Amino acid sequence: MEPVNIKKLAQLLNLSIATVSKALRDSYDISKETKEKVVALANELNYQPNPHASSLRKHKSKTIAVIIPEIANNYFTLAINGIESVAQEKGYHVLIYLTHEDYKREVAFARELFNGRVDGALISVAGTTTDYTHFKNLRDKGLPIVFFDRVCDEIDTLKVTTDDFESSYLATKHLIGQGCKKITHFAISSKLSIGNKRKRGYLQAMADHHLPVSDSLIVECINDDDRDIEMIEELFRREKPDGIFAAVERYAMDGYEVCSRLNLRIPQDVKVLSFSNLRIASFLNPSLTTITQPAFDIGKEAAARLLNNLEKKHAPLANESIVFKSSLIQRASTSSI
Amino acid sequence: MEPVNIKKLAQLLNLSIATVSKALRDSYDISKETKEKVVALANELNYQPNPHASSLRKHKSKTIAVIIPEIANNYFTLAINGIESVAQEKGYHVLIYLTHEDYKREVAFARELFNGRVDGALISVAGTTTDYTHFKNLRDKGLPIVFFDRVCDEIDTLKVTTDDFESSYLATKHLIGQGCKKITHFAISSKLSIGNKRKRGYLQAMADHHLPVSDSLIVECINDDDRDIEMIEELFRREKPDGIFAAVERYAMDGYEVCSRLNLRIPQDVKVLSFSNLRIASFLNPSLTTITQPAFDIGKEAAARLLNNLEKKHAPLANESIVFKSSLIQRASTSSI
DNA sequence: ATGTTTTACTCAAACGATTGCGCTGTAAGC
DNA sequence: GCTTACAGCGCAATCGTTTGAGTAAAACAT
Repeated sequence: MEPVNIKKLAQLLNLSIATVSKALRDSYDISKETKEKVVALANELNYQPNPHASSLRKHKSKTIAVIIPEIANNYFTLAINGIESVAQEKGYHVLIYLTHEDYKREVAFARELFNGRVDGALISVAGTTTDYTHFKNLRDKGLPIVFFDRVCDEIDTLKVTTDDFESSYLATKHLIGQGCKKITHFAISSKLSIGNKRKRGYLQAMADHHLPVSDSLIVECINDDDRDIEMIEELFRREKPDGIFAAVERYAMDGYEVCSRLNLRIPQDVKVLSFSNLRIASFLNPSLTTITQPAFDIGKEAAARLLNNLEKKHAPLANESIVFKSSLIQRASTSSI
Repeated sequence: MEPVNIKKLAQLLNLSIATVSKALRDSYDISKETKEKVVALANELNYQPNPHASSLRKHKSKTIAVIIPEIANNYFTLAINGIESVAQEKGYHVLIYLTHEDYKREVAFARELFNGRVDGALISVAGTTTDYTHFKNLRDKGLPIVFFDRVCDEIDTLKVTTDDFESSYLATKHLIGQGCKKITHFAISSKLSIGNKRKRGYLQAMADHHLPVSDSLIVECINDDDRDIEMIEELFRREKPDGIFAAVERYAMDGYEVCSRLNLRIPQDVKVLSFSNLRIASFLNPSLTTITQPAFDIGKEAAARLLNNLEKKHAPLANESIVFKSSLIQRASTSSI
């Protein structure tokens, strides 16, 4: 309970507070002997500098914020793993904020970050967000931001994504190649650039193969399983599609559920392909053909870039896009016959 | 970039810093009119108090740490969801630390928490941890700790768990009821109290049903898929079991993998049951019978208790155990025939 | 011997907010 | 008309650390 702070160290060593501080920070104008004595005692007493005092003084918190829509999601989980691994390595602390796809919470979080609690932020935008001034404000205040996965194109900063258009195109093409004629798309919010890209990839592939598309073939899911399943079921009764291209894993599972309810066989009656980072996609019944993103690497890269920028703070983060390639892994859910 | 701090507010309002501070904190000796003016300007300028300054002064950080072994795990993901929900509600911030089951990192994290960065911690112990002095030190320094899931019995504080012994007993009994005679157990570190309880539940059920058990039927997995699968495969070749009781989901999936490699059919040749919080356990091939824990509620309860204790700090957290009930959900992986 | 540099410290002012105490002026009490 | 009370606000210390500027002594140069 008794505080072991720099003052106490100074007292015990008969040195000034300044000397102790400089010794610990390995300043060049403290003698080697003094440094050793100071460090020895600090270790002995398990001295840990008070982060608030030092953050206050230095205007650096050695902390970053991660703002994401949800955490019960393999993609974000893997990304956090990547983020945490580089944070840990570089001695940074990671604060987690979950928006639950809610714009209001996102705004509230952004406001909180104005005050120096964190040195930078890694953000994946909420599905209900349409206005980006809360992020713009952060940016204007000079807080380094890196967007990943669900990026915000309107803000000039680093973005780390996957080749969403290309892989969606590829995915749709794969379904078509397996014999699908009427493919539905379970989309994420078209307000999100990532949602748009995935949808456009799908639309383009359909068009290129002269397959008709219409809005009635697209469900914009909302991350509420009950309601999503309802909408999907309705679409199935109405359109009787023979293929599903899901923009996220969760919706693919909703698709499985609906097929099961409607007694449709996968892949005989309906083929399913989804963006997914589920480690056990191969153990699903049937095993799920996926577009898998290098989520861990994405998180790692985003964090590494951010921290790198924080260390040598000169330039603000460039308005650059880093694009990772995702890969199509074919499994039973899209096999022909 | 220009800092909008309490000083600037004071200047603009022609008031002293003290008055502004007190007005914002709704102190009783500031007039209503002044308060209103202060609050109005603060909102207009989007003033956010510097958390480091106030933490330094108040010795409170409004931040808690969550130390867990891993995050790519549905249990912990759900628990974090629960934790974050109450933290958000009560205005707390959540720092995440992943030990990756590594004792050394756990010790390092614990040391970091000595310095007031956080007001309290929620901990789930790493599998390789055998010595608990790093946590004892925290406790002795007066830092409130709540253990959840993988608790540390040797430390007097609040623990939130599930009825591990009972549900393991039940699980094993279920397998036996479905016709299994030779059940293997994929265990987590026996150094963990939770590992022990699950193992004991299994052993007790086997004993009560007069089935022989031996160490050769138990694999203590280590969270490294390749090596775990190797060990499991070896056990299968050696023992030819007809049932698997996995202490965590991941090992069950390793079991699926091994069965697939050895051309063993589930559930005809081998029945599988596992602790798991996989939302889509029912879509596995075959669907997996699970013991499912109320992970979200566990996280929520643990966090609520911790924060509650932080608010009215008088008494240290009682050495109490809160036990949640988990439920057995029967699916195809254990069906007879 | 005097002047200059180097070495190894210490001083004290920040950083931004909080808070006990004290000061002022007005209103109430007698 | 005097004291007393109290509302409303400011002063200044404090939290623990960092850091530029200052200083005294030792080392070196002239």
